[in-house]
Amino acid sequence: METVEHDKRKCPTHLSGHECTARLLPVKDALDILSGKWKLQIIISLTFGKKRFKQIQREIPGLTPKMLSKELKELEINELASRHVYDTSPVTVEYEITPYGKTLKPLIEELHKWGAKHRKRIIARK
Amino acid sequence: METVEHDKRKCPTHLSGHECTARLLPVKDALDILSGKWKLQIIISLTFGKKRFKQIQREIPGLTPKMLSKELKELEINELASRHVYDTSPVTVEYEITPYGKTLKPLIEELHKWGAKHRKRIIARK
DNA sequence: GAAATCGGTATACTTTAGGAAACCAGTATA
DNA sequence: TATACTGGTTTCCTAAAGTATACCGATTTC
Repeated sequence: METVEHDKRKCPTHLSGHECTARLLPVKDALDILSGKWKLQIIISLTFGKKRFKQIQREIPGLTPKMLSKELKELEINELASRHVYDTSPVTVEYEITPYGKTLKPLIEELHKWGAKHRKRIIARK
Repeated sequence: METVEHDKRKCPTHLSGHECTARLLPVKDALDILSGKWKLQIIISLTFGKKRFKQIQREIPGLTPKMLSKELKELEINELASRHVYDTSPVTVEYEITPYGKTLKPLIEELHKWGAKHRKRIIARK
């Protein structure tokens, strides 16, 4: 029953090295995009329409400008949100979810579905 | 730790309080379960069969006993994995994914799908 | 003239996630 | 007798994540 080979220590024994990388890395990539306290709240907020900096901040309670700035930059780098500057005074800046950002929808939906079931379960257990 | 509490925060203006809670909290709950460096690797490892403590540790490179212990406890609390102790000597402990834990599969699959596309995109852009 | 708005930045701090190493008792192996 | 395995715990540490607060110049409103 215990047929653990010693030369396969880098990956789970049931997976080859290639299979292991192929399975774990993308999941980790996706999680990197979504994890953290604010990223998803911002993304979800943007799925409801273009928003200005302070507007996002007002909508998400507790979110400091420093964090918002940092997260928006990361969303931009990953092409999930875009930043548009209009030459008004004072300057107007709008953030918008990109078409690519919208491809997150099924994933977020799945998170929502599972999370909702889980929440019901936890509450029922108390 | 991963307790589900009622959140009285204000919500984005475009959503009613109820809609906001309904939308954001479950997503956060799901993410709490999956985020972190080791949780998903452990879950995925367990989907391939029962495992013993040291066996999991050997399969996932870099995973320290402290982290493994902590993560397994959380998985147990959330009823995603179960712990079975057998009265052998030395004691045998087996961890197994629960039926409930298996319900994470579609979500993990979605993370994998999106992550794989994202990975291709990033690599292609370089 | 004072206050508030815009889109942020700078600095300093606390909190959390995670890592390294040592250690435990009981048993088996060399 | 010495070593290694079992399933973990304990302590100390660092790096990253996140918080708090003040500030900026330009402009609009009270």
